[in-house]
Amino acid sequence: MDLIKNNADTALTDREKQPAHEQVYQTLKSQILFGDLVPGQPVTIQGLTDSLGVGMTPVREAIRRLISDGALIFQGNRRVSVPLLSASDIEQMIFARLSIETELSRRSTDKIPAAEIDQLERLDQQLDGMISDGDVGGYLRLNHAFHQALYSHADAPILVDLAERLWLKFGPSLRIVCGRFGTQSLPDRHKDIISALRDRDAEKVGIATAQDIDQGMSMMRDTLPNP
Amino acid sequence: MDLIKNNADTALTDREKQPAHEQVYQTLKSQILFGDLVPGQPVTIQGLTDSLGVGMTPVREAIRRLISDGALIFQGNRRVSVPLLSASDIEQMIFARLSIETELSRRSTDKIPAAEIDQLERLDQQLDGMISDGDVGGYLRLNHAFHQALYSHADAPILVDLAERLWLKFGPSLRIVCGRFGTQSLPDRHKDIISALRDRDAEKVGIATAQDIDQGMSMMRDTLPNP
DNA sequence: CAGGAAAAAATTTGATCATATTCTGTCCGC
DNA sequence: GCGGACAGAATATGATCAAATTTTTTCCTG
Repeated sequence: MDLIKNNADTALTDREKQPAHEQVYQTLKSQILFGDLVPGQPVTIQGLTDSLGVGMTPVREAIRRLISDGALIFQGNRRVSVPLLSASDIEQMIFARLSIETELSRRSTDKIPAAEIDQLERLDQQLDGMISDGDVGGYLRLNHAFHQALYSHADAPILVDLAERLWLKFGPSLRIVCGRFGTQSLPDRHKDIISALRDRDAEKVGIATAQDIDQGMSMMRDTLPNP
Repeated sequence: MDLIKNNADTALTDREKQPAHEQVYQTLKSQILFGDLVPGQPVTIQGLTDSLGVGMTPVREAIRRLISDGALIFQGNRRVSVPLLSASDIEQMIFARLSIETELSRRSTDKIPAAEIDQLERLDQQLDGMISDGDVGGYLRLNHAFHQALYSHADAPILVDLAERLWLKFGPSLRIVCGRFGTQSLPDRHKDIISALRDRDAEKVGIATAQDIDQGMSMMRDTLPNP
């Protein structure tokens, strides 16, 4: 619908001046990450040109990028859809996330300024609000923002990029799980992470992150149907 | 130049029937992986439309995918070029490759059939030929084929995908290193990998893979200028 | 005569291209 | 050295063609 909204990450950049294909990409990325698109749902180019009000070239480019990200899959017969995860997929992602993201959180431990730790804590408090309100979309957004903010201090853009790629893959499925279970049983080891950050104990930060990841991903593995 | 060539992976699929943007993507991917493109070199859309003989839409889509892969970078002011790696980039990739690819090789150990191990050995023999001939391009191609073939038996497409993404990033830089040092000092722990595979000793396969990776990447780190 | 399968037409969607517009970087004159 | 015009390249649109899915029609069988 509205292209200019819903990316709080790029702080002050002129959104209007962004090229259209970039805006389409960011819009779709948000919709995928935060579960506005259902797994298995087909994504059509012409549907997007209509709903987003841009030509087909920007849409095509955005879709190609998202396919490359693994956020969308090309179904052979020129159909594009949101991926459905198999048990094996989830198991692989657990391994990859544990490898990459625990390292990212360890690396952030020494470098993150105290003020940013406070910022993380505020994020986590908002996140608790979302959980008690049962706002799944808000939970997904803030959970992503929390991890992103933490990892951004690791000074490791390539690893962050790999992590982001993984998040794009399991975003839609995570939404389903949350929708099924409600927000109550959602993982939140964030308080452990924050206190370990305050202690500047990289090992403990890594362990807490691993628990957070493992908890969330295991829930996905046990909930989703195995195709 | 020639679109139909140079992908030995997709075995029998009709190459002619592939859409043009896919062919352009594969072509550029090969050129990047095997160092036909120099880091820092600008990549222009119109230059590619001329040299590949296709319209600009397929070229644009292929470029977007490759940017998403990290194989090309968008330099802000509408310029696209082959990335130049910093020391930090390489260090991150060492970590990521060690995490992902050693796991892939460990997972392959139990599953790879004996006949395929023989096939790997043949690949490695050809690779030795390339090294003694001083054929850098051939070395890069066969080295990639060797790892790809090994990992393909791990039954872990998501991890393979992450690994491929990393290879695309360091391909051009690896070419530079090889060009500077010649092929003599190139890493080849493949014989250790093969004998460990024959023993079905996953741990040893992982260690040999780690040594192979560490050797190659360390050479890159020590050779490239730090920008 | 009814039900269903196969074939054919129609519609929807994707792929490519040619063209117009906008932006960036450069070069020349002041 | 600075400012404006120019050239070149990238972005975006709409038109056109091809492919695939869906719907309709037809024909055969029970």
